[in-house]
Amino acid sequence: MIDLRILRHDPEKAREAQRRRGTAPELIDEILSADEARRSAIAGYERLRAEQKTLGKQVAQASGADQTDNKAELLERSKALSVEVKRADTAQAEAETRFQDTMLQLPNLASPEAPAGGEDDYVVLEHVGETRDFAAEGFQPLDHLELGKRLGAFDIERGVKVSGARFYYLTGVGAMLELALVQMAMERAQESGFTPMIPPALVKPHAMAGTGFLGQAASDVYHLRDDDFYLVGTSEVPLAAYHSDEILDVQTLPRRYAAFSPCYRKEAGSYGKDTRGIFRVHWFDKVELFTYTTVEESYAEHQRLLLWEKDWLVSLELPFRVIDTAAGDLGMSAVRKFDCEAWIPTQGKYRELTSTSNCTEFQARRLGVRGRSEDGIKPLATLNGTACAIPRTIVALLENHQQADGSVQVPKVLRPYLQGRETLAPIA
RNA sequence: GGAGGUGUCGCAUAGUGGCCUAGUGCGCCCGCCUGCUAAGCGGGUUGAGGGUAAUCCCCUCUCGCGGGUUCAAAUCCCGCUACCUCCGCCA
Repeated sequence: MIDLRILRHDPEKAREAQRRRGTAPELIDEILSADEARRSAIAGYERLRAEQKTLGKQVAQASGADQTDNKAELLERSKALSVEVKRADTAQAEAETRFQDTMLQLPNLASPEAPAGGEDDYVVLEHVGETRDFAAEGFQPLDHLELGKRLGAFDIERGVKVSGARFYYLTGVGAMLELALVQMAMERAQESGFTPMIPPALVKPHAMAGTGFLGQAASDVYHLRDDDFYLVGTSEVPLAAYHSDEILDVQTLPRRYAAFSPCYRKEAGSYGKDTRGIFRVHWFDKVELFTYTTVEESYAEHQRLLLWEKDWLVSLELPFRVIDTAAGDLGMSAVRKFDCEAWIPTQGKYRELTSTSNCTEFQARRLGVRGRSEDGIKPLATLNGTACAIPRTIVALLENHQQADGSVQVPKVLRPYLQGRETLAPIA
């Protein structure tokens, strides 16, 4: 949710932000007129209610005295007024609901620094690391699915048999690889001041809506209709809702959390895309970084999150690039987003491995996360970033570190988490 | 899943239809007094929304949440929710 005062005082700024995302600028004017209607309804209700309270006091006083006619008259007027108050209250509630409905449709105002346009209008900020020249090394690289089969790292066929398309089992060394990555990511996050968390992956509608996932992303979210629960697509959801309806002392900021959780995504609209292997799946595990801080501090924190993500990929010896995502490809909550994309040799492309977003006050306003300082009480900023999304990290590790004999080199930093193993060898 | 009990200001509690503009104690903040500290004295201390550009001021809402009864609800009725106790079930 956006600060209404920004919309009132500088509606053109908001319309411009909408245009940068490629979304309707008219929404701003709908919100402003709904707000007008809401405020006049509130004023009408409050005037009547104040009158009712005054009258009520007179009734109470009259009841002891012997001015019985006067009391009857007061009661008469009170009764009539009571009907009017009820009507005004209903009108006010309806106007409030209409206003909220339009307001909740508005995404966060895209940063002027975020490139305008859609998915393909990103700006590449830098390249890190060297991509390997397999031709020069004298062999044809295998893709992650083939490598995974030879290593016994995952089992797609049985995943599909049991759960359907886009499901898999991590097996043997694949399962151990997940635990190693999770353990390493958690330890590093903790060293950087993040509190380790294992949050619930099933949340109530309020948490889902508050994080902005029931807007443009709603079709990607699993919903348990019988119980009105949602399966989270990222632990950003339970982490953002963790401090909902709380007022935090700004002295205690930033509050940094690192959560390990499963993630569930319908991947609606991606039919036929990345159908091979475990690159795009309906369920995966992930370690996610999350920060609560002030809006003023959020921009620097966003850079720090990006730096942590880069350091992580560097330590895994993966070649990657960093992109500044275009406004149209931002989530509803974000003002700006940076993705780290690792090189996938057999695809000849850079693919998203991590992503970090600054949501400024957007989620905090919806979830009631506020900070208390000497200046008063204000919504905080929330930021999120990927520490490690397991399947995609496994894909990148297998493909980039494969050897001519079908084995895979383990990056040095990861070896202590894999019983010191230096290579993963084919099992058959 | 079943039965019973409890939810009032940061904490503890008072409040059984109008005198509640929710009292009191503790804690906290400001001031006075004071070699220092404590005590004592005085004042302040939920949050949201509206009038406003506004931290002054005025108004409305807020006693777990949502409805209802009533001229009038912290108070009466209904539903929900959280917690506590017991029973059942389960990893």
